[in-house]
Amino acid sequence: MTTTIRDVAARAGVSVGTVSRVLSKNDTVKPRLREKVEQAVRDLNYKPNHLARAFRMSRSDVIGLIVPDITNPFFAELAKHVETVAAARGLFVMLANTHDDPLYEKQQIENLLERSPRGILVVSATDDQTAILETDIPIVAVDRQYARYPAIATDHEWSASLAALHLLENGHSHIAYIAGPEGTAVARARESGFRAGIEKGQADTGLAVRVETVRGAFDFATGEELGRELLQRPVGERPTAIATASDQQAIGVMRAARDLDLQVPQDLSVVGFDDIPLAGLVTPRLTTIRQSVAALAEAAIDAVLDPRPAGSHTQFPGRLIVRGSSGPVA
Amino acid sequence: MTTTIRDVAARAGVSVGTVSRVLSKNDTVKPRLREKVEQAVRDLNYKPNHLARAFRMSRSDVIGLIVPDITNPFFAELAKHVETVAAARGLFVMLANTHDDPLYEKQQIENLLERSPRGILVVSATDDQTAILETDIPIVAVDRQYARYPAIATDHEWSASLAALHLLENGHSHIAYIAGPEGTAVARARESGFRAGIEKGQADTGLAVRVETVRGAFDFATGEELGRELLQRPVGERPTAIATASDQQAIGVMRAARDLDLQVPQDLSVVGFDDIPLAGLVTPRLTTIRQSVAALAEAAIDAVLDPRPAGSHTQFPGRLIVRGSSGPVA
DNA sequence: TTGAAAGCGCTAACAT
DNA sequence: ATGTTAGCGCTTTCAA
Repeated sequence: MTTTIRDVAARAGVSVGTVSRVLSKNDTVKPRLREKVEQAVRDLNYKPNHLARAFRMSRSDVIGLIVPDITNPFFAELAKHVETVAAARGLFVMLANTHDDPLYEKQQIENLLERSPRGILVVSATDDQTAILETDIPIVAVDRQYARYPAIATDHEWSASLAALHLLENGHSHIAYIAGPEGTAVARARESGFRAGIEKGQADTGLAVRVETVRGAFDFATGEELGRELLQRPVGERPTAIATASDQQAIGVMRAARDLDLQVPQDLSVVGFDDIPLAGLVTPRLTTIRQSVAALAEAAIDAVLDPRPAGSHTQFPGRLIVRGSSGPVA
Repeated sequence: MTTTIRDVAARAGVSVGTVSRVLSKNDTVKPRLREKVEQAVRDLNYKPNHLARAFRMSRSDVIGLIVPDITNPFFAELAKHVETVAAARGLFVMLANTHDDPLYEKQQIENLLERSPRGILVVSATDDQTAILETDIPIVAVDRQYARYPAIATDHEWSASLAALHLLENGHSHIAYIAGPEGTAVARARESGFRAGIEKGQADTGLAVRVETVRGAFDFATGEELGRELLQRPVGERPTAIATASDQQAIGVMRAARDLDLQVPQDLSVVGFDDIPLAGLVTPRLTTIRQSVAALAEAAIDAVLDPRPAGSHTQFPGRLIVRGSSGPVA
């Protein structure tokens, strides 16, 4: 049979209670006994039964991570950091994809909840505000709000304004913004932040700036398509800069520009959002807003371990990463 | 309190044993009683305690997935499919990264093992053959061998030969191959498969083909660097085609080619391996070998659920995906 | 076919 | 400070 706490107790000549105490280390056991127990553990190569412990304490050392799609580089990056931070805290990560389906998302959360995890991190695919589940397992929203759960997110609004300011500083006065889907709060926040940045910049400099906004999915194809429409126009009509709600869109725009024989950044400046790994690999490298994923991950796990009140909010600023895709207006 | 099986039993007027039997559905309970129990479950909104069940049966419904780095698009893709298949089987996935560190990998496997998962899938970062852990929890190697555990993998060798044949068919007679790190079995298999393909092609056509092999990491930077060295040479000396051990290397090569003002595929054909999402997004799109990740994931989970003998091997063929980066020799 | 009862390995009162 | 003991909720003998 597997060796249990009883065997250790017998070997060490102490009671199971004592063994349990030294194993969960938080208690007061005389060094003398502690030493004997530790020796017995070594002798027997005792491994605690986590299943039993979790059952008894009705609380496991697992935290759930729910993302729309792990193949999205941003979520993969997040998952990596979450996993790293979790490991440092002695926690394991259970991963679930929702495939951007609100119903499936809810289902997954419930499935996870039934397994009594220590907490759940959810990057929600939905704007549904009614999703409060009845449980005392801490749930925290990451990267965007989810119902009224405490949220750990990038300050999308403020961060997006950085892109606007950067373009203004480079003298652009005809700018297009490719927004994300209207249905998502993240897209709306980035868009309104971008506009706010423009307005602030205008107020500061007194310059008149023309901004036009188009909208579509966060993906590459959307960027390419909307980018082409914007860039096909004759020179005077054409924006000299395009900012987007995602790097993927921005990279799509760059492709459209190349197809139309426009030089980036000479003929067109492009600014993305997220700083996915690919952003540093395209030619020219993409200027973008980097989210501090490591900070998000750490804060999210801490929020699980040390629960926050509903409706609480922690925001992290994004950072402008200037690379080759943006520059002064020609 | 939470409602337990006892409450259900009381409500249904049966014993806990009976309730347990209908819940685990595999047993023979008279329809009459079964119905009463099911009604009681509904009335009470009873949710089974998975922790208790797992403890009692010393076996959970979790399967571990260990990958070198989830931000690698190939592993992310794999994780997604594994998660999907697992969900369909009522399993959850616990994710762990090893950061390509063999020691940490072993540690993670042991940590996972202590949690009594249903099984473990490992994409190993090491060639270490000595890693047989003592456990009766099924461990299966995915995408590459790991010790003597049953393996589910792409037939890297055969698949790589497809790239060679494709280039030969396009008339290339001076080809460079960028291999992966010598220390990894995957890299070696792809390389030897490529060479075998060349030899086979030569034998079939009677053509003499010059192949030179260089070697480096699987990453983008390596491809760019080695690609540049190969392509800087004067026209006669320069290969007309480069095949690589990874898409990332291939994309690096394409960048180097662009920097040197070489046209792909007119001046240079490029073939990668893996078919990561990015392969379809670069310009021109990358010809590559696609692994059947969905098949791998499904087979791997089935191998966990229905254990195979040590040393067993299941291989899936890769598929040549011809896109814009390769063509007839100029 | 069903009920009764014995634990799985651990933690946390409660005693001492 | 340490030992004793009663379960946590479930599955699974063993009887009936």
